Amino acid sequence: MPELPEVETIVRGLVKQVVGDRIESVWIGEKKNLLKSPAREIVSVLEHSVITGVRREGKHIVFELGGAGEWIVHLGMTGRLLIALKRTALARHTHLIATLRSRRELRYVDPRRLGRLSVTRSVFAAEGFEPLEIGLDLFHGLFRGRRTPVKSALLNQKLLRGVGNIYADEALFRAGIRPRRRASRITRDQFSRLYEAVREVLREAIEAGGSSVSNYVNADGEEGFFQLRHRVYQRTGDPCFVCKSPIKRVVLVGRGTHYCPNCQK
DNA sequence: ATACCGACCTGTCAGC
DNA sequence: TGCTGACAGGTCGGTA
Repeated sequence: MPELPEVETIVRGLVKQVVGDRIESVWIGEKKNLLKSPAREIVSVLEHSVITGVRREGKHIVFELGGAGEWIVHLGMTGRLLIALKRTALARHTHLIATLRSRRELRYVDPRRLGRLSVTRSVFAAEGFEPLEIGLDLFHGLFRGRRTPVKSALLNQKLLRGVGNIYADEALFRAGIRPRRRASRITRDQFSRLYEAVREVLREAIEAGGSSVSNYVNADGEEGFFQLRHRVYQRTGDPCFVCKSPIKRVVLVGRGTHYCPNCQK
């Protein structure tokens, strides 16, 4: 599900809701494929610790737990973090419940179980660079010379972190570059347009609260509305907003990929 | 180094 | 109504 703007929106909500609260107890469900750390380790790091901060690293949500360590949540495609009153009925596919001192619960729900939960006793750091913090030269240096299709490079979290399928397609449209174009064949000028496009699309999406494509909601249960501003993503066959050509869909790196065959070269 | 594919999972929707 | 197949915001590991 969520890419950088959705995760950023969720984190902002969590900061308001849970920072300063304390985790009293933790319940973990039967399905263990979500867990990247052993269940008992997750429980031991989380229980009795105070949430001193929540931050985003790429698509990871990081709960800072004072001296105890950090709890790292990756939402995969369908993961959600919900804040609920104790009495509220459990959603199907609830895999973890952290009971807070405020008598609320922080619940992890994930139907497809492609998300990942882990803890560290130190400080978590994701690979790759934050697109909103990186400069043009470094951005250019990351991609220049790679023979891979530019969209694959954008999706590679070891280079840039936080860009996923929606924002890769949207940024490439804005930059006028075909997704399959090899990074090594993109000019410096085009890179600079792509750099601006990535940042612009991410900033606009954050401002819109993310894209709610199927069931994404933020920490307060509200939908984002950036999906209304998608120019190519899931608009297969619809007219391009610029030139009216039908938007094409192909499969690239196993992902549905949308572009305007006329505007993108 | 890179690319392609399947695996990991469930849910939804279109088409027959 | 019910079945099947395609597809979905992500990532990893194997193989060529």
